[in-house]
Amino acid sequence: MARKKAFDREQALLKAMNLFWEQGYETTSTEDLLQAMEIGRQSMYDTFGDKQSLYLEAYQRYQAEFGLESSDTMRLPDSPINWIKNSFLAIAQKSPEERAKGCMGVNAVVERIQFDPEVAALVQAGQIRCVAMLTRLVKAGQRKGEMDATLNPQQVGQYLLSILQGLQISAKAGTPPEVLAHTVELSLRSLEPR
Amino acid sequence: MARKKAFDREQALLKAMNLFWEQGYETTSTEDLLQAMEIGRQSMYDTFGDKQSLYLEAYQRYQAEFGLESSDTMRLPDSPINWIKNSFLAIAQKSPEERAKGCMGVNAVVERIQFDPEVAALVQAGQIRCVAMLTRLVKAGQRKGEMDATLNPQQVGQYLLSILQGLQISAKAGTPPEVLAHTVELSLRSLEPR
DNA sequence: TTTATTTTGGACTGATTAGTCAATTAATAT
DNA sequence: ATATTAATTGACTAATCAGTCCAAAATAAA
Repeated sequence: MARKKAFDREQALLKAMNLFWEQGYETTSTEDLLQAMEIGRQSMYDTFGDKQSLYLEAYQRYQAEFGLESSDTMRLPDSPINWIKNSFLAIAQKSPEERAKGCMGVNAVVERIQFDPEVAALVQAGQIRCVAMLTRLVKAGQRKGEMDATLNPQQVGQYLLSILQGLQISAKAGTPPEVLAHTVELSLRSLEPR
Repeated sequence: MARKKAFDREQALLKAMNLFWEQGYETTSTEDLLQAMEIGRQSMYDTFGDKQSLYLEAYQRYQAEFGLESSDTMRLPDSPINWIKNSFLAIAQKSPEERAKGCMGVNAVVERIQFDPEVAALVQAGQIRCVAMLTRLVKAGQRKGEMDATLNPQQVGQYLLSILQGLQISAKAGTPPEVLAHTVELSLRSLEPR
């Protein structure tokens, strides 16, 4: 009946996500987006609504793809403490360019949470999932005797999320990998059995 | 010889600082600034240069007034560990409005560091002073036997800065004070002697 | 091929942006 | 008092912003 889209919606969305992630919301113009997505203006508005909607969708895609919460239903690792440690170290060891992008969630907290209630809701939901995931790991770690079993797993989950966010800011601010590695080390000392 | 300024430069700068702190750089228009500062457009440009210069000066004022590094030469507290703990808890216990503003330094990392080399330099300098200050406290705490003396003070200083940044993000994201208090508690467990 | 329907590209809009200009006002040193 | 110099005011500019309109192009079903 009608013409097919000449572009791949998925691919365009990922391009938009990366641009928002890299540059932030306000500093990314619709023109920038069109260039990165390699589509026309009308196609963008037809397909994604407006700039805000596109950002929301991009951020949701980020959560699903890059958020720690994505591994929600994953099978528990053999050593939860090492899994956490390696996940945290992975942030420290990213390329300088990747580290400069930071975490899109943290970026959203700083630049969008107060201006967009929908972003605020997505952030909160993401953090809840993230804490749940970490809490699950902590419980497992405690069962295995890797972590202090007297600690409240939920509180530790929250703590680990905070650590993660601090790491993301430090990484974005340019703190070198070795320094961040020591920070990770110290962060996890709190969990050790004694 | 000539007319005097009809406004107080210092007061105007503080107003600008608060607006940038609250709203961020991009989302604060020069018009917004003029209204908050209660001065005319030309007065603003004559006195502060342009928007970017005004922001830089506002951020420096923030560092001097609110940054942890401001207490650079302060006398060491009787109990360094408690001093740190209370400083961290103070963030958790701020009013919701204050918590929503976050830390202007963290905000600057997310929204300005990649676009303004001068901001980047100020951020780095501030972090170095902040870590130095924390390191000093850690050394003192170790001397007093409050903290594990086998730890590298510099690394702990870096760690504490990261914690601080994570707290600021969590606070801004709306994590309630009691939850943040537990996070502070856990953060400092790493430093305990054993 | 024709018709129906959608995508597409480019011109366009009104609002807002940061920053400038110039005329007016006012205070101080002489 | 007057000349000098700076502060203030409001109108103005050129650029950019997000978003719209519309005609042309393209494709699938008839």
